[in-house]
Amino acid sequence: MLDIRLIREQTDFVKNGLNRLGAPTDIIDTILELDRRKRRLLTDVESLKGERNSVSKTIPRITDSAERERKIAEMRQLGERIASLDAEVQSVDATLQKRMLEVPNLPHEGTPLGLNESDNVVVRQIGDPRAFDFAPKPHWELGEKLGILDIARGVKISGSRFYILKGAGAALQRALIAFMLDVHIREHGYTEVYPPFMVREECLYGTGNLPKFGDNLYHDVEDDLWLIPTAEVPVTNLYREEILEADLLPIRHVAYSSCFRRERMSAGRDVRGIKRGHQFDKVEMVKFVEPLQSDAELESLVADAEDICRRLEIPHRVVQMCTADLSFSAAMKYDIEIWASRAGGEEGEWLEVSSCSNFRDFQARRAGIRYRPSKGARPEYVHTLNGSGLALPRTLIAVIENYQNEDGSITVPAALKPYLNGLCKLEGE
RNA sequence: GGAGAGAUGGCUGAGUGGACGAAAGCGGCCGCCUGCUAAGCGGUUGUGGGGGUGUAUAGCCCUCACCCCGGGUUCGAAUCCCGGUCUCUCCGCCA
Repeated sequence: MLDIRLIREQTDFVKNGLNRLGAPTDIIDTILELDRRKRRLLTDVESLKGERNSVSKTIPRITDSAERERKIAEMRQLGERIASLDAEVQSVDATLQKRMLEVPNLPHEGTPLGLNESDNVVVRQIGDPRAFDFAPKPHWELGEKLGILDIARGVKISGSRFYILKGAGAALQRALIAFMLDVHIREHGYTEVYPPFMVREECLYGTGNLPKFGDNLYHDVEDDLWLIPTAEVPVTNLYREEILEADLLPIRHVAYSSCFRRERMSAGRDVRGIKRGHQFDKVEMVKFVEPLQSDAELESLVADAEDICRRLEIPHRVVQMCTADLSFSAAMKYDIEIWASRAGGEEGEWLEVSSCSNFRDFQARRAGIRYRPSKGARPEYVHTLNGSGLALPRTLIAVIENYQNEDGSITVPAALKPYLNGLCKLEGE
């Protein structure tokens, strides 16, 4: 959510930002009008309330009973006017809030201007795709053949976009999870959190998934709980409606969770293999920082995510999103893409395994996450950031496809050996 | 799931319709005093919004709302009524 005062006082600046996103700006005019109406009503109703308060205080001291009754009747009438004005304020304010929640974050001044994803900028690439001296296979073929992946039975029990990891496949994913968590905890200074996978509605408003993207979420109507699409949601909301002491910042959390997405918008896309499922696991990093630190913290967040690719010795690249490709809540965003050899008649591809974003105060304002810059100072909104470190299925794809051997076996990356009891190779039974 | 109790400021905890944004204590901050430490003394100390005055998102002034959340009763609600959420105790069940 943007600051209403910013919208009021620097309207052109705000509209300019929305223009850069390619987002409509007429909503800003709507908001300004609602805001004006609300404040006008507020001044009116508040002066009436002031009158009622002061008169009401004198009533018990009025000894003349006729006079007393007269005042009470007067106040009763005043109360009716207040009630109707209050109702009006409430309805205007509700509309205003609704509109406010629909406005995306403004792009960071460092986010490159662009019209579509072709304007994204490849910032750096580490490592080159492996040159195979045999015909490499896609992960679904390798996985099925090794008996570590069973897509058919996944579909049988839960429907399309579900799969089973079995034996060494399940172990490999578990090893990746433990490896990632350990690196972030021990080497990068994050504190592990194990959050609920179901949250209340307000948490999704906090991160910006609602109101606009509800159709990608699973919602249990009976208990009104929502399955998380990413651990970003529960972890960011950890400190909602709190005022943190400045010396607690920066807070850096890492969380493993399953994630649940309906993928309605990508029907028919990426249906092959395990690239896009309704349920997947992810290790997520979330930061709460002082505003002046957030630019630097985004860079280190990207570096922390990249470090996983580096340690796995898989080629990857960092792509900075242009204004057209920013997510709703992000001011600046980098994607980390890992190389997957793919094949089976298809080219290899860069798979998005992490999105690292600086949301500045956008989520913090929605979720009410503040801190006190110094003793006695007025609370201010923190800046929040997050990024995957990394998404499991696509990392798994990259490991399987990049580390495949001609006989269909898969070499275990050196970094994962300690997590697989020293196992060197997956060879099937 | 059944029965009961409860939710007040950073914390403890008063307050059951009228000057209560809230006693008292603790803690915090500022100052005084004491040649250390401890104690003592005085002051101060929640959040958000609106209006005014300011170059000011600095001060200052006025004002409204907030005693878990949402409704209601009343001239007036922390206090009464209804709904919700959460916590605790006992029983039941359970990984």
